[in-house]
Amino acid sequence: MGVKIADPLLMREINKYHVLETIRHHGQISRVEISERTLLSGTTVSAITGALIEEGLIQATHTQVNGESQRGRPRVLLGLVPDAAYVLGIKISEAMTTVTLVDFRGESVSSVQLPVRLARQPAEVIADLIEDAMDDCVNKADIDRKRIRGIGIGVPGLVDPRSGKSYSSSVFGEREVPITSLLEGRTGLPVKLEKPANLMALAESWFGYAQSERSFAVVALDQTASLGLWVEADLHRGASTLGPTFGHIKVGGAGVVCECGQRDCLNAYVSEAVIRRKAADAMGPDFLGSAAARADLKQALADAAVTGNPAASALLAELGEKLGVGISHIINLINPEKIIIALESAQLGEAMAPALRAAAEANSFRAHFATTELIFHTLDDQLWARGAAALMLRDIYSAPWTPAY
Amino acid sequence: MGVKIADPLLMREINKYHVLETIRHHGQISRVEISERTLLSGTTVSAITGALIEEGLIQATHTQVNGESQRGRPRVLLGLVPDAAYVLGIKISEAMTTVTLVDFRGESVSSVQLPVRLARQPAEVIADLIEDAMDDCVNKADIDRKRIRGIGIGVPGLVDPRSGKSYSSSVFGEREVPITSLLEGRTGLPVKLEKPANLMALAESWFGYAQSERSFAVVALDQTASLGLWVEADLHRGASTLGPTFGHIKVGGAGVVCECGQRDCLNAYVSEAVIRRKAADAMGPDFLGSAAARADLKQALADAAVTGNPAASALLAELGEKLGVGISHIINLINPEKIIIALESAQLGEAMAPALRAAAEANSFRAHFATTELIFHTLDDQLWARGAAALMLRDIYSAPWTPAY
DNA sequence: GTCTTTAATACGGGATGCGTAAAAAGTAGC
DNA sequence: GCTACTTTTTACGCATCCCGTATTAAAGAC
Repeated sequence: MGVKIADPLLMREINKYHVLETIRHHGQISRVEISERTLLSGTTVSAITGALIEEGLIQATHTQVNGESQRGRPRVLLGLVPDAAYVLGIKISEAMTTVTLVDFRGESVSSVQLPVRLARQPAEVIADLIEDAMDDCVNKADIDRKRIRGIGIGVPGLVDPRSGKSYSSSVFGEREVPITSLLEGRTGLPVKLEKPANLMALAESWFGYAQSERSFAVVALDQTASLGLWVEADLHRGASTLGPTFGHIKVGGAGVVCECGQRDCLNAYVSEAVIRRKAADAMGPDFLGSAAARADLKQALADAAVTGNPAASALLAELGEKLGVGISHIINLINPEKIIIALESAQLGEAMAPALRAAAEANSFRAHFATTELIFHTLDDQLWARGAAALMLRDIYSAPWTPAY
Repeated sequence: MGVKIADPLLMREINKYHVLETIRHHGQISRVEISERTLLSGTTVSAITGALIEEGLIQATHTQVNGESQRGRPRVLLGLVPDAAYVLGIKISEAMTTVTLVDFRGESVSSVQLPVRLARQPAEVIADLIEDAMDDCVNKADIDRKRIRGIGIGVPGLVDPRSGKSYSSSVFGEREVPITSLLEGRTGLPVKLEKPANLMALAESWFGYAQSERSFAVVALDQTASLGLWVEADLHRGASTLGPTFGHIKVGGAGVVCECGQRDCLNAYVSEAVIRRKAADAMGPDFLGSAAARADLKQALADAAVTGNPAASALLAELGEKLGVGISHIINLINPEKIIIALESAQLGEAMAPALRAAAEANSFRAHFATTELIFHTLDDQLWARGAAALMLRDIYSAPWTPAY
């Protein structure tokens, strides 16, 4: 069915949602303009904004002289109340754990980064770590803890948002970690879990390049390649609720065996471990030991490529080519309006882009390639963490017409 | 946004839609049961069914003794009025053109099949052909022509539902044929165009194996391989509105060049032309000339395989394997609840299934493969044509909450 | 023929959105 | 500084919708 039975209360909720979304999107907006944009009558907009003010979600900020005429009663601009709610966004990865406190508008209030290398740690240890970081983050911001409404968290590896469990993640020692219930138990707050690529997708949809797209994809290249898919105005999770698999999609090639046992998986060409091995061969024995490569391998390769190292260029071009083949599958099957390739640095994008675009074009149907825009976006820890927060914010803004997930 | 602003009229329309859908789905159903299933109050259901009866869309059929008790006032069963509307569904393919007249319930009323081989015919000739077939079909049924509300049509090749044009289809001589406006001009009826796989998807969703799925895919193997994708309760058309490309997805292999110029496209292994060439090599020179092979090549191969011909078995197994690889991409990226493989015969399914399943499993991520069900469905001209009709019926039943496409 | 049971329909209450009219809140001009 | 004007915002009345309860309708049970 897709849509709930309608009754007057739902009607009001739907319109309230539209008004709140309009305000969120525009930051500061007058009642008249809300009315124009939503097509709701002025009367209704007044009633709804009145209720929202009552609830403490929005407030009158200042008045604005109207458009051109400069005459008549000035419009009162309405905006979200920043501290109507706070949400914590957490990003865990092998090299860095980031905690960000986000206000009701989605703006970052404070942030804590832990440059701790995690690999196969006991879940309890990581939970301790996160708990401390959250405390720091909240203390720094000096806000009322009661206003924190929940936690969104992104964990690398296989993640099931429905059960809230993380499976065989490289950061955890255990194979299966009920990360949400672990954190819920410690904090008493609702916790939502997603895979990083889905958080990126959420972030792009709320704050980034995809604010009004019906369908787009985010390809993230971190330890492995992963994919977040946004279809029909929502994350696509598929039948398993695990979200799309991108790292194990087949990209052709020499039949290289992936660690999953299958052949020619994308990850068999682009995962961090594989790149490390190839870099050792191609760049000489000293490269891996260099400070730059130890800090960020791909970044070091990109720097080398930019400064004219042919081996580094060739390696990154191969990376781009394999990613491009994988992306061609997305273009052929889904043909989203945009595919956002999230990378750690702009140099990396420059080094990979030509080969990636060429491979994508060479392997996808022309009409589809022409309508899907490829965008390179420097991956930003803050944005990512804000995506995690948006995961929880979504619940507060919840679209009322679809039955609960 | 995705959903319209709500007002009382929309509210009523939404609930009306739900009631009508419930009646359509159940065939015969009492007001009480509608109320239970939709969660609308009895009062509202009475009001809505009253209006629907007024409009002539539904009618009281007969009364039913209530559930167990056999006591009390019997329930009046409501059902769709079959001749509230009629729709024509047309399927054009190279070997056969089918026209089906479908009533408001989606039941086929009459059908005409033209076993005419079409290849690069002028559009006007085909339009003449179709017009005659439609006339025959309507005359056979002896209904009021004024009740025909529209035409849904499926044409092989590249098809743009938005512009209503067919591009480089094997049946048309011209590269670009504005098929909808051509037929609209001749009949004065609204015409909607889709690619066959999308019509199959629509048929499966309305009448077939996917009546309550949120997401599923239909893989059709006709002259070429094609794909219809159903995501979030609607056909997924993508940014180009052309729908997914399946025939040109890359499935690995020996680097065989496809007619599109790229390498290792699925079609380079499974299209009718390719199979014909391979069958000539593998089955000996007489095979292609045989009556069975001339009538239906793949069917002839399947028959041979079933009776123990190893060359035919091997050929079909290779077909299945390549399709399986293509399907693994669907599983990995979309992970729909079901993938329905529409084939021309059950024998063909038997001959290809093992290799197809094996290849799909070997190339897709385990958790995703486990949650996506593979179903073989014998492709049925009638069902296909009913799908074409459903394309138009959808408009009559139109879901009111989404803005017009 | 009356009683019991269940289905379907009026009726009143509550909530919503819309259009119009009135009030509010500024600017422009003198 | 006051008045006229313009535009925003709110108040009021009306129409529509859904829901819960009471009432009527239509059967079988006795």
